[in-house]
This record gives sequence, C-alpha cells and structure tokens, in this order.
Amino acid sequence: MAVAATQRAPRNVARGESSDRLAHAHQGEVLSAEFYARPVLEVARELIGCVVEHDGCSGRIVETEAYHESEPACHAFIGVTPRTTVLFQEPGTAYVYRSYGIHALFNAVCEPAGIGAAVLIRALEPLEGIEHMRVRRGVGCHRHESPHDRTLCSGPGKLTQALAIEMSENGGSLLHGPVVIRAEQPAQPPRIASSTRIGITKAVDLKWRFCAVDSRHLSRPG
DNA sequence: CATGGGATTGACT
DNA sequence: GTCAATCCCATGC
Repeated sequence: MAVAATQRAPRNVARGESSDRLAHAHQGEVLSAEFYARPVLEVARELIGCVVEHDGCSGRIVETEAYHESEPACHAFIGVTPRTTVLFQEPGTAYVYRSYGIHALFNAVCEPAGIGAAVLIRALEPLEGIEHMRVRRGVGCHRHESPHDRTLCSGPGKLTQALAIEMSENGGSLLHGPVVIRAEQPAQPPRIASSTRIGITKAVDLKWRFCAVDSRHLSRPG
C-alpha cells in the first residue's frame, strides 16, 4: 500500500508526480472538472489506472502523453484556430482529432479554460465489452484471427476504434458523457515510468509520456 | 483554391 | 525495417 506519502517533496510535482494521488477524485466517481483543471503533467500521470467508458465498453488507462501550448508538439502551440479551439475550452472536455487521415485520437482537455493543454490517451487494458471491441477491431484488420486482448487497445488509434470514440465526440464533456473517465484504481497501484513521447518531430526530448510499466497492454514498452 | 504535414496502424520484405 | 492508406486543417498563392 501507499508508504510515506506525506514525505513526498514538491519537486516531484514538477515532474508530473503528485504528493496527493487522486486528491480530487473518489473511487468509482467520474473525474471532475477540478481534476482536469490542474497542471497537465500531473493529470497525465494520475490518469494512469483510471477507467475510460463508452458505449458499453471500458478499459483501464495504462499509457498517456501530456501536451501543453508552451511546446511545439502541442496543436495548441499555434494558438486558437477552428481546429484547436477545443483545447482551450473547459477542463474535462474531449478533444478528438483525426490522425494520418484514418485514426481518431482521444484527448482530455486539461488546465483552466484559456490554457491549451490536453492528455492523449494512448493505451488501455480492456475491461468490459471485450467481445464488442473484438468485433470493431477484428473485421477487416486481421486476415487470419481476431486481435488478442493485448492488442485490442494498445495504441491511441486502436482504442478509439475499440470503444467507438469518433470525431463526433470532439468538444463533448467527459463529465457528462457519453465518454467518461472514472477514478477506479486497482488494488495494487501501478508502477509508473515517464519517457519521451511517440510519433512527434518537435520537442522530442520532453519525457511527457507516462506508462504503467508492468502492463502488457502498452503501445510500446514504457 | 492547392498543397502538405501529421500525437498511426497493419501488411509486407 | 519499409510503406501505403487517406482526413482534416493550416498555410500560402
């Protein structure tokens, strides 16, 4: 269980750690606007272990990345445009955008309204609705067999396909759904590591990716 | 209005 | 390891 949490130093917070894990959320509750309204690195780290639900399917978050308007890998870096306006809206808003013309990528808008920041959800451990996920992911994707559970949601484009999260969710509320994220920590808190973000060409050295290192459902080893 | 780049994935060599 | 698929939107002419 948690040990000596009271001795954690403030410098950990600057690295995205928290001295008061999930202080703003109770077990099983939908995460609040206050949870998302904090520094994006804190939120990205604390979302590890929480559960995304949509359309009868759910999965535990095992991998995230933080994006902030102050660094050029973030879409909000260029300022407010028709595309990026959602990133500056209320904390707890869903930002969904299309990547490579094919995949919908799901983010949770963070920090107070007016600051462009979001956490990209990169991988889930499937929990509920697994058969439904297999249907959505399997047809037309694998020639010989349905995807193993391990690969159902092991990437940002895979998990949106598995949970049927689409562009129409962009700008929607994660507080009221249909997509929600709950604070449902497992009995054993995950061991979390930070590393560099995947698939970007700017600000490549920031270690703003967070993984449950012991998970078997990551997009890549943490 | 034309162009180009991307927070990716799956199939194939 | 390579590569095509293919949508949205920012930018520039």
